[in-house]
Amino acid sequence: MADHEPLIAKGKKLLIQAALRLAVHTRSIRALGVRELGREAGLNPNTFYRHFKGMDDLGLALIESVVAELRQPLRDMRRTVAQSLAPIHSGEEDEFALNLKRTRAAKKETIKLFFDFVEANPEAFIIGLSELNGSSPRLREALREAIAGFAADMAEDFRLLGLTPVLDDESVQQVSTIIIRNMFYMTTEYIERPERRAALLEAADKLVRTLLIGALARRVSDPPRLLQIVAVLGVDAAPQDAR
Amino acid sequence: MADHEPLIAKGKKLLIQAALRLAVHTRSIRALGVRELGREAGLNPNTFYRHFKGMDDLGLALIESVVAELRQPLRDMRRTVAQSLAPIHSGEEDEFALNLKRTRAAKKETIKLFFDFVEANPEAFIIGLSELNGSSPRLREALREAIAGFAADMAEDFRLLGLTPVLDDESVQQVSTIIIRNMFYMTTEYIERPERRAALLEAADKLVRTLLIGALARRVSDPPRLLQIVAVLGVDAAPQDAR
DNA sequence: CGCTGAAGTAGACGATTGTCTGCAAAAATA
DNA sequence: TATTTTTGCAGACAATCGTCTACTTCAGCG
Repeated sequence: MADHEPLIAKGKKLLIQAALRLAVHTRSIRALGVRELGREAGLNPNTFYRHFKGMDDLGLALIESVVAELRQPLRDMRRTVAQSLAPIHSGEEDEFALNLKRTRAAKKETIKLFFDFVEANPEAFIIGLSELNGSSPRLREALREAIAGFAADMAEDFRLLGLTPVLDDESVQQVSTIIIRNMFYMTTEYIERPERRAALLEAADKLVRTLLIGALARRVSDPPRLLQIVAVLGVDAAPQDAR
Repeated sequence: MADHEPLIAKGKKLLIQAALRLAVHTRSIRALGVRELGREAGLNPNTFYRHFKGMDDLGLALIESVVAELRQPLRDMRRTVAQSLAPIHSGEEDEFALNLKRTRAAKKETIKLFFDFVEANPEAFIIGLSELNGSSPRLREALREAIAGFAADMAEDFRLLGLTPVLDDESVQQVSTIIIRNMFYMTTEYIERPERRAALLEAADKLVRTLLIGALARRVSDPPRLLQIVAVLGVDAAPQDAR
């Protein structure tokens, strides 16, 4: 039986990569030409039809490939952050306060790493964002599902950080969705306007803190704990040294 | 002197409206064909060149036209809401609590009216969103400016609702930007999936409340006031009757 | 009335497009 | 090694595209 296909057929991969390069400029996969694509891939135009039924088909393959390439690194990235945060445990603080501080620490680092990742893979985000409101319903749907998947990952992280008991699952899910969605929206500007990157990082950070405070505050009734939340998440120290 | 031009030359308007109809399906103004456009407008293909230098040019005109058509109604809408809210003033409450309640009341109504407006002008939002990450840098820029304008309007409203003293201008601006951005991105789903509309309205409402709580809480230090904020904005009564 | 400039029409140019059929090379399978 | 399937190339089809030049219609204004 045809067991181990060595991956995707060589030409198929070449075409997908060519599409990735070209669609950055056209901002539409559907608008790519079969010959244009073949030219860029160094292949005969008609080879396209050996692998894909149409541009939508290629688009789905491209999305699938990119998502597979992105999701795992992003997971690893956050896991690394979580581990590096474990040894914070210091003394007799109550558990919730500890979790708050871990969340605060994880947040900032995760955001930075995420945008580093964006900087390293700009095409994926540019194309993803255009296709999210692009001409093909199937691609739009696929993108939405992919983003929902990222949001689910982030929700899982929040639970692992210990926010779950005070924040119900539904709220965690909603907050994660909002954060992921807005981070994605920011990527275009982050890529295209390097001079605004610092401001964007700060805006993302502020958004996350504001959302978390708002979501947590709604679920907490006693004043001292409320003050604690605001105190920990309310103001982030300037990015310089700790003192 | 050539004083009152009767508006835009007839053919120009026809072409813009034709583009509005066609671009809803292609989700790209640039991808429109000159002949296709002429056909839809009932004009000769070449008439296009009498009014526009290229598709980008038409796109800018289209955006300008649509924005002019949208911004004023949206302003009026919010002004109406604000006025209908004035007589709330009841007795000896402190001013801040009053403003909080007015904000809460305005929020819900504004959101509903906004999405009613989306439902009535779906093409404008569909095209705007696609072109926001579309192929033309000039159109992207124009759209971003337009959205920033809407956000500025909303920030102005927040100030008028009396949130300014406790919330600094910068935060108001940022919160407004986030809200507007997310509402715009929700419009596609609102248009395409009628069965999800109720859920989207609730999600929008929750987003606004969460953001406001988070932003306000960060600027308030005394516990009773904090509790007040959460109490007023934290949970919205079910949409049924008041009791 | 006659003029002038704008708006719209007609036809044609070369270039590019998607898709089809047929054939050659290459890889996998037996 | 022989055979079968996959992968790639070549050529041709009609259709569409953007853009140009030249001509007609029309509105406004003296």
